[in-house]
Amino acid sequence: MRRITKEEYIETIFALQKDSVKVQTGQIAQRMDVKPPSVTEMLGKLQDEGLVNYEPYIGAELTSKGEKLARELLETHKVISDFLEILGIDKDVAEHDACIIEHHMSRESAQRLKMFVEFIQTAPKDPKWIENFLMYCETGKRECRPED
Amino acid sequence: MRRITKEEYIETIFALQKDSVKVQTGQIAQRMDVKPPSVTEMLGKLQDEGLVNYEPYIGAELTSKGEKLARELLETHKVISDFLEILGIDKDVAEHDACIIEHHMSRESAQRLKMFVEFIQTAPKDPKWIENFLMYCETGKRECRPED
DNA sequence: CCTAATAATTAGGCATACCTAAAAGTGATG
DNA sequence: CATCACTTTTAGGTATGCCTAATTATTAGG
Repeated sequence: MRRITKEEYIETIFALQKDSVKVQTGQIAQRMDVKPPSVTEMLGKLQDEGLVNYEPYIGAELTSKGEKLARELLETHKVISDFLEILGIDKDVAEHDACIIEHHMSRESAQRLKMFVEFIQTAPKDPKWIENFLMYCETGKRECRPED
Repeated sequence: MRRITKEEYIETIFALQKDSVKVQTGQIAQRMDVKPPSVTEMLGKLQDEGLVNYEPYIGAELTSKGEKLARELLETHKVISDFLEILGIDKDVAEHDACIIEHHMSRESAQRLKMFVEFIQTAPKDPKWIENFLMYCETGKRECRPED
C-alpha cells in the first residue's frame, strides 16, 4: 500500500487552487486516488499545522505558509523530473519518481541538483555530452573526443 | 520520526555478515539506531518473507533470496551516492540521501542513473564539463567553450 | 417546504514501524 | 548449581495514513 505524505496533499491542493479558490474534499480524493474520509482526516491535520484553512462541507484553501511550502516542493519536484528526463527517462516515470523522491532528498542535494539542471539547460548549446550519453545508452559506444 | 524500511534491515544485516555469519538483534539495533524490540519484530517479518533465517536468541542470517536483494539494493545505493558525490555533495549527506532515496526510485531510473555514473566515471579523461559545473556552482560563471 | 440525490463527515478498524516496561532466556562466576 | 549481568523477547501502546459503513449536510426539483 502506497502511503501518501502530507506534502503531497499540499501540492495537490495548490494545483487544484488554480481552478477555484476553495478546494473540495472530493476533488482532492479523486486526484490522489484516495477515499474522501482520508482527505477529511488529513485536512484536519494540515489545519492544525497552519497549512490550510478548512471549513467542513465548504472546502480548503492553503494559508500563506502552506502556499510557500507548496512552491518549494514543486520546485524540487520539477528539478528532479527535469533531471530524469534529461537522462532520457520516460516522462511518466520521471514524474512518478519525482513525486516520491522529492520528499526524501536533503535541501543540500536538491539545491545542487537544481544547479546541475540549470547548468545543463542554460548551456550555450545543447551540450554534446548529453547526446553522447544517450548514444552510449543505446549503443554502448561513446564518441571519442578527448575532452568528453 | 524516521521510518526505516524492511530493505534497510536487509542491507544492514548484509553488511554485518561480513564480520560474522549470525547477526544478533543488538548489533542490528545499534547500527540502525533503533531499539531491540523493533529488530525482533522485523526479523520475524523478514523470516516470513523468506529473506532471513532467524533463530530467537541466536541471530539472523540472510537467505540466498535475501542476499540477492541486498546486493541489488547496495548497487542502487552506490549509484545514487556516487552521483551525488560527483555533483559535489558532501559525502555524509550523499550517503544519507542515498539510503532514503534508493527505496523509492523506479528500476528504470536507477538503471539509467547507473549508466550515467558509469558514463562519467569511465570517460576517457575526467570530463571537463564536471569541472566547469563545479566552477559554475562556486562562481556562477561558466567557461565559454561552444561545445560545453 | 419537503424529498431525493449527492457530497462530506464520523465511527470504528487495519497495517506498518516504532517505543517502553516487564518477563524470560543465556552464560559466566563463585 | 545458584546467582548476577546481559541480551532478547513479549506485551501493550503510539503515530501515520488508509479503508468501509453509517450518519449527517447541502442542494436542486417538484
